[in-house]
Amino acid sequence: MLRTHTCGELRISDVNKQVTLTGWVQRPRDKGSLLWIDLRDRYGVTQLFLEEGKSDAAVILNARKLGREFVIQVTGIVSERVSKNDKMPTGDIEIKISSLLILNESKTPPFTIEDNTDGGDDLRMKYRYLDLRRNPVRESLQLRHKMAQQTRAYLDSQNFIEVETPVLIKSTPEGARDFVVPSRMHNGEFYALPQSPQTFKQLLMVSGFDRYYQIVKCFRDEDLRADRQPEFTQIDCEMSFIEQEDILSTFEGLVRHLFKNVKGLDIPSVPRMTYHDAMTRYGSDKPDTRFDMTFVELNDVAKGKGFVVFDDAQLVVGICAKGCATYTRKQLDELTEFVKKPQIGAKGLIYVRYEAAGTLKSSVDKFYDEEELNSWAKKFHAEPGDLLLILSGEAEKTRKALGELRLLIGTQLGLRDKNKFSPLWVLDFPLLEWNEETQRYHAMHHPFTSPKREDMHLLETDPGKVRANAYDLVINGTEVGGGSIRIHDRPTQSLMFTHLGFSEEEAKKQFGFLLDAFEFGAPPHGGIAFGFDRLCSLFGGADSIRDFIAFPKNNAGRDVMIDSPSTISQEQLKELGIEVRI
RNA sequence: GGUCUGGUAGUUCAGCUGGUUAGAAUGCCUGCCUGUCACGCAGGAGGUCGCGGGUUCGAGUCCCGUCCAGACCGCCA
Repeated sequence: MLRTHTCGELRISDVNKQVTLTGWVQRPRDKGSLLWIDLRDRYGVTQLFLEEGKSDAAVILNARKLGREFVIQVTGIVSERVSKNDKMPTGDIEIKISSLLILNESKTPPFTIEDNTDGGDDLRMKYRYLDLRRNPVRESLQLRHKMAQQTRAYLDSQNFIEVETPVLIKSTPEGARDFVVPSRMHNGEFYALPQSPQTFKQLLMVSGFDRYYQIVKCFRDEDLRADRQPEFTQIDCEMSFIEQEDILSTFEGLVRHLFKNVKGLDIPSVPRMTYHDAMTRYGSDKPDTRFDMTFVELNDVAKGKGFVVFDDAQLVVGICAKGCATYTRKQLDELTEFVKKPQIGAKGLIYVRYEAAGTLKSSVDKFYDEEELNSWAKKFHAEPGDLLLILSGEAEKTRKALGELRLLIGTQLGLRDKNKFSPLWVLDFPLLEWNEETQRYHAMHHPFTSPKREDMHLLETDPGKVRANAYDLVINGTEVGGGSIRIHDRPTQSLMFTHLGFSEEEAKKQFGFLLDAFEFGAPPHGGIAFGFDRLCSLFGGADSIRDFIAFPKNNAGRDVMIDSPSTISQEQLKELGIEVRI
C-alpha cells in the first residue's frame, strides 16, 4: 500500500501519529514562510503543512513545484492546527510533512475541480474523467451504487433471482428502433441489442424461475432528451402465479424500501389512479401529484352563450391558480404565449380574475356576466385572489395543453419541491393506440400485454377502447416504471399479433419461440421494469440523468470523450461483408 | 424531421440602435507575504469574436449558409 490512511479519515484523536497519504493536489497555498497543500482523494481533503526553517528545505523546494492535480505521496506527523476549520471534517488537524514524492505530474486542468466548477457541459464531457473527480458527480454515482445495492437487497429478500439475459439478440419490428450489430460469421445477418429483456424474462417464467430480476442495460436507437440516453439501465422484474395486485404491492415495497434505506424517508402507501382519471384531471398519463390544481370542465356553463370559440369547442376546461389574481397583463400575455407555442398548441388562453374584493374580471366579459362567471368560480371552488385559466378545443389536445400550463403554474408557485416525493400508480392503460403514420393500431405498452377480460369483446368493434392490465409508477410527474400482466397462452397471443397487423408467418418468424413456449405450460405471469437512471436522478434531485451515468452520451448520441460513433477500417467492413455508401 | 437558445481570453461570461486599441472575473506566469483554507497584495502574458459567404466607408454586432452544444416537439413496443 502506498498509503496508511485516506484523506478523509484523520481526526484530532490521531495527533502525533506518523502517516503516509496519497492523493491529488487540490490547491497549494504558499504564504512565503508557511506553505499549505490541500490533498484530495475520494474520501475527503486533508491539509498538509510546511514551515520555512522547521520543515526539510528540500521538501519545501519540491512542494513549490506542485501544481493543481499533481499526484503525490507524503509522509508526516498528524498535528493539531493552530487555526482550525470547522467547515471540513479533517479541519482540526494537518500533516507536518517530512517527505514528499511526486507520483505523477499533471497539466493544468481545463476547468477547476471544484463543486461549483467553471467548466461548461461540453468541456466536462470531453474530460469526463476529471469531471468525475468533483464531489457532486462522484456523489451521484455513489447514490446510484447505493440504489443498486438496496434494490438487490430487497428483491433478494423477496426470493427474486438475478439472471443475465443475452445482449446480442434479434431485431424486432415493433417499438423503438434497434441498434444492430453485423455478424462476421454470417455476412448479411445482424444481431440487435435488446430494447428490454422482455421475451427472455417471460421465457424464464415458462422455465419456472418464478421471480426474476436483473439490473440490465437496454438500448434504443431513438432521439435523446435530458432524461433519455441511447443505452440506459432498467431494473427488470417478472413474477409468476400472481395478479396485478401482487405486482403493485411487491414493487410498492421496493419503492418504499429505497426511500427508507437510501433517503431515510418513510413514504405512505402509494395512491392509485386510472389512466382515464389521470388524463381528465391532469391532462397527462404521468401527473405530478405534488400539487392539486386539477382540471374543471366547463362545457355545461360556458357553452351556448354566444362566445363562438367555446361554442365550437369539444371541450372547455380550466385550472384554478391559487392567489394569482394579481398577475399582471404582462404575466398573462406570457402565459398565453406559452400555451400558443407550437409544442403546446393551444389557440389562446381565457382568464378570469377573482379579485380580492370579490369581483370577477375576465377576458370574455363581453359574453359572460358576473353571475355566470360566479358560477364558474364555484365549480373551481375558487376564492377571492385566485385566477382561473381556461383553454378550449379538441378534447385530448386541450387537456394536454392545459396539463403543460398546470406544470408551468406549479413551477411558478414553487409547488414542485425537489425534496418532496409523490409516487402514484397509474392503472388501466389502453391496450392499443392509433398511429397516424402507419395507419394502424400499435401496442401502447408492448404486444405481450394482456387485455382486460371484460374489454375483450371490444377488440373487434372499438380496439382503442380496450383497456390493458398495464400500470405505470409515476413519481413527481416522471414515469419511473411500467409493466403489465402478460398474455400466457398461444391463442390470445396470436390474436394480439393479428390485431397489431402481423400475418401468421410474420408472428411465427419474429416470436415463434415465445408462441411455442406458451404451448409448454406457461404459467400466468406479469412484471415491471424501472428506469434505473431516472430513478437515481429523481432521488438525487436532478433534472438530467447524465450525472448519474459515469460516461454518458451527448444530445446527439455522441460520446465526445472517446469520439464515438466512429468509422471502422476497410478490413473490418470487408470481413463483415458491409459496404458503406454516404 | 422540426422549433427555440447559445458559440467572444485556458474557463465562465459582458460587449447597447454597426463606429477609436474587444472588456470583467477566474485560471496561468513572476514577485512579496508567519496560520491560510474561495488566502491576500503588486505586476505580467493570454483573442482567427465557431467556420464560410454577403450587405456596408466600416461587422463580435445585420443577413444567408454551415458546424458544434443545450432544451423541447415528433419519435421513445
